[in-house]
Amino acid sequence: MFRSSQVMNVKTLCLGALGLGDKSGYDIKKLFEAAFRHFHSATYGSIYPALNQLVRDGLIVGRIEPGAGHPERKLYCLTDAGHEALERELLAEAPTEQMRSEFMVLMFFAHLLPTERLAEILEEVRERYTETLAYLESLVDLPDHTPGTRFTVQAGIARYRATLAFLVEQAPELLREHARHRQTSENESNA
Amino acid sequence: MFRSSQVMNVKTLCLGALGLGDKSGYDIKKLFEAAFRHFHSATYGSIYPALNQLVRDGLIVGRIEPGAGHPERKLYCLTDAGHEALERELLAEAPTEQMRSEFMVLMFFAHLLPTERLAEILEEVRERYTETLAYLESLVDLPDHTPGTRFTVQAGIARYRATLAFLVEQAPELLREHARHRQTSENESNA
DNA sequence: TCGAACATGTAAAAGGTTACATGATTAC
DNA sequence: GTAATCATGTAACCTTTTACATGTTCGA
Repeated sequence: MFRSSQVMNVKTLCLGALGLGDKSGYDIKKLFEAAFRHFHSATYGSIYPALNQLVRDGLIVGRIEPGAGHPERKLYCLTDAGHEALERELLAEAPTEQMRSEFMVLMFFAHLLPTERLAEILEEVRERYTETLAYLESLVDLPDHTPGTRFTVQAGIARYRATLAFLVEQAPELLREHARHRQTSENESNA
Repeated sequence: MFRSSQVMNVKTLCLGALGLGDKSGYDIKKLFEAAFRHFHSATYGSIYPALNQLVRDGLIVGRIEPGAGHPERKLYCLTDAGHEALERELLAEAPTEQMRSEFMVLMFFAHLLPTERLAEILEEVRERYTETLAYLESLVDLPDHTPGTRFTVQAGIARYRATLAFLVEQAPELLREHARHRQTSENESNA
């Protein structure tokens, strides 16, 4: 059947995407890239095998759509069993939340960086957050939103805004403290 | 040498933790559990093999500390090569940020859930966020913080606060919209 | 004496990324 | 004709989780 340890694996992602309507593997990739890249991502290397696996499991069926203005594509559609499996997945225990962040890991080790490099990184991240925020804001008023998809975009905006505000506000303090801390450590190791 | 595709893998995590001072594998796990669980996590099953790998690569050395009030443990210490490797890792390109969130993936597919279940999930997540926030707030004034570690805790607080505020504010609206959307879809499929 | 926390590890399986391989169609 | 985008896939590799295995020390 369909049981896996990680709640939100590519298979579930594909089932969910097909729950929004029939799609090709390419469509699924594009959907997440467009509407969801701030929270999750998946590559073709995992999407296509996942779809074939789901076909073997009888949870989806594929049909070939001949090319008209584009190469021929395979459109997938949930079966009854697929609908049930998806519902089971989504009704299962609410996912335990963890805001994995590579940037924060780096900041955890900030004392190992030179202050100038830290300043550069903070600036780079600030720029990237600003871009992402602008992109997310452009997404809010798109049609085709379900209440849930709009919610995720707005939640992304709230989260990026807060992180950005924190960054702008706290970066100078961090840099000051960092410089002082590095100085102190240096003196200690020279003593 | 030491090159890997993912920037923040367990090996780098271990190197970074040892950059804060000599530690056992157990210590490393506890450190991240205590100070960082909102942003990252690692299990013994990856930490111990990573440490042994790092020893083989000459980036750390281990010594056995005989048990005194506890079982005997292996303390690891960065070598010069280890220090260099860690610095190289941290100085490399700033990590591209993605706020992976299982909860948000679930919300993306919210229209496939019954409204009551959605309400339950929102409430569960709200409770868990509240707990995490309280925990993070208890961490701010701990001693042993470097400017970087304090920054990550405060950033966590900022992010959880914003997400929580968004959740409390937007949940009723989401539930209302969700119920309406489900109704509409049902009518459409009956038509 | 028994459970909780301390402490280290291995092996199998799961899950995903990266690189490679291929080909169609459109716009310049 | 050629670059970009559309479109599908495989295989090797990498990393991590899960489950198992083992033993110590302390406090109730």
